[in-house]
Amino acid sequence: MLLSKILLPTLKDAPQEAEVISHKLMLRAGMIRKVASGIYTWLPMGLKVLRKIENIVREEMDASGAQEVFMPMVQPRELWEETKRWDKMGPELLRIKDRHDRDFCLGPTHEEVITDVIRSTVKSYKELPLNIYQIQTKFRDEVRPRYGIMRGREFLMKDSYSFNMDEESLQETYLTMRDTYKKVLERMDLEYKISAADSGAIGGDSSEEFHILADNGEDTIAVSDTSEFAINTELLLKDGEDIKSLEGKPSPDGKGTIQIKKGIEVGHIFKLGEIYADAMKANVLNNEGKASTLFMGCYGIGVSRLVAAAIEQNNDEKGIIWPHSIAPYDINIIAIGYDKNKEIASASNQLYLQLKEMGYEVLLDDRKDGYGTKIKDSELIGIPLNIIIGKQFIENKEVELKSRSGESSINSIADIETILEFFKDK
RNA sequence: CGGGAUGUGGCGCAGCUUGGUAGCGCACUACGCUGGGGGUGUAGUGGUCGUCGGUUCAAAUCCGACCAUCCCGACCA
Repeated sequence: MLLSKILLPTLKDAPQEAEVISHKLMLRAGMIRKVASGIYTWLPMGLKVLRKIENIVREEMDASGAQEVFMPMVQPRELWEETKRWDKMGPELLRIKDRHDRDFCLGPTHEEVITDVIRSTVKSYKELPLNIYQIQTKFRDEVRPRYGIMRGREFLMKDSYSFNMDEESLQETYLTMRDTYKKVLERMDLEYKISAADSGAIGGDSSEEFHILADNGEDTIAVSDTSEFAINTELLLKDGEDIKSLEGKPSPDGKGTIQIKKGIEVGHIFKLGEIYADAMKANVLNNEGKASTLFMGCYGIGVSRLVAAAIEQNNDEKGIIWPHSIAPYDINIIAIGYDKNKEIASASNQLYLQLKEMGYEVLLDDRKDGYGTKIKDSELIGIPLNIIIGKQFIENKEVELKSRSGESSINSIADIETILEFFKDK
């Protein structure tokens, strides 16, 4: 992609409305624009990252044996009446009417819809277990949207629902999902914790949250300083106790002492058991030919929230430092004097095509700006590798390689091998 | 919903106390110089000062209502 063509409105100053670093940087890097409180348009650079994360999630879900579907965002009241949630849920459930005055809501989650699909299509235990997922826009009319994309009202989420014959099978799927989420976060190079959690409005037996560790996190978790153990502090506090008092106490798992960390909840997995299947009469025939209520699990991961969380964990005073697996582009070719110097222009064009042919996603900064402007933009949007073609190219056919993380070297432009070295261990 | 704050060109801000018809930096347009850390010269474009109403000869400025946005709290996969 040519920088002169892309819609990339970078900003020197962050708009006043932005408070946390990820919000500021997403606005400054031209990734998003606000449409209304908690509702955003994703611009090309932001969408690139969103899609990268979405694809990692999709690949790992597919690898786990889950199957992708796509459910509607608009859902009829009747389904929500079945589980009593039409009345139970507050104004965060955005209710709307169609032209015939029939009630609908914008889906904040999809247990009702998927359970309706499964009960009408699956009749025998032989078809189970099933794990069905979708990657879709959710709407929750949050009391207070904040921190930009981090807590929006409209957001992109991967949600999956498993249907199992019994508790043991559910446990198996649950652990598979737990493992899948670990793989997703590891591929994104994010530091995270899995903590025991309250199952909240979704209900069910037990649940665990996946937290990205970051100072701006909205959740407070207690982690052991010596073991893997972590727990949401909500579950640890007795009445009247404050969070500070937990620090230094013995960890509930008996290993080490408690440390308090801030985390961004990006994933939540639940064992729902029979509650939804029971309410909606979702049964199949078991091997004795008798109706048997399904056991369900549900597993959510916030795709758009992961974009913000990744930035919270990977930035410096210059801008974003994308983990390579989710960077919008791999390489930025900074051509100094592209519009004036034919040698530079043709060498840049050639390198650009060559790298693209090799399968890299490449930007070419062909704009009529100086080096300062170009490198500042590149550092702001966090491209992992810059290849600078300028004076040294004219003098002796050399380019500078400069990574976002700090390393740099001078190489012959013919030495593509060295350029690619950079990506070897990524 | 309770508490706090903000709203002046795309972004950051000044002007408001003490009313007199809108300004600065960046960005943007044209041309030139420059071309390895947001360079520079000249000439330009762009704003019903959040909205509506009131006071006044006159309102960005004073008064009222409303709207929007942000922060803290309560709430929340």
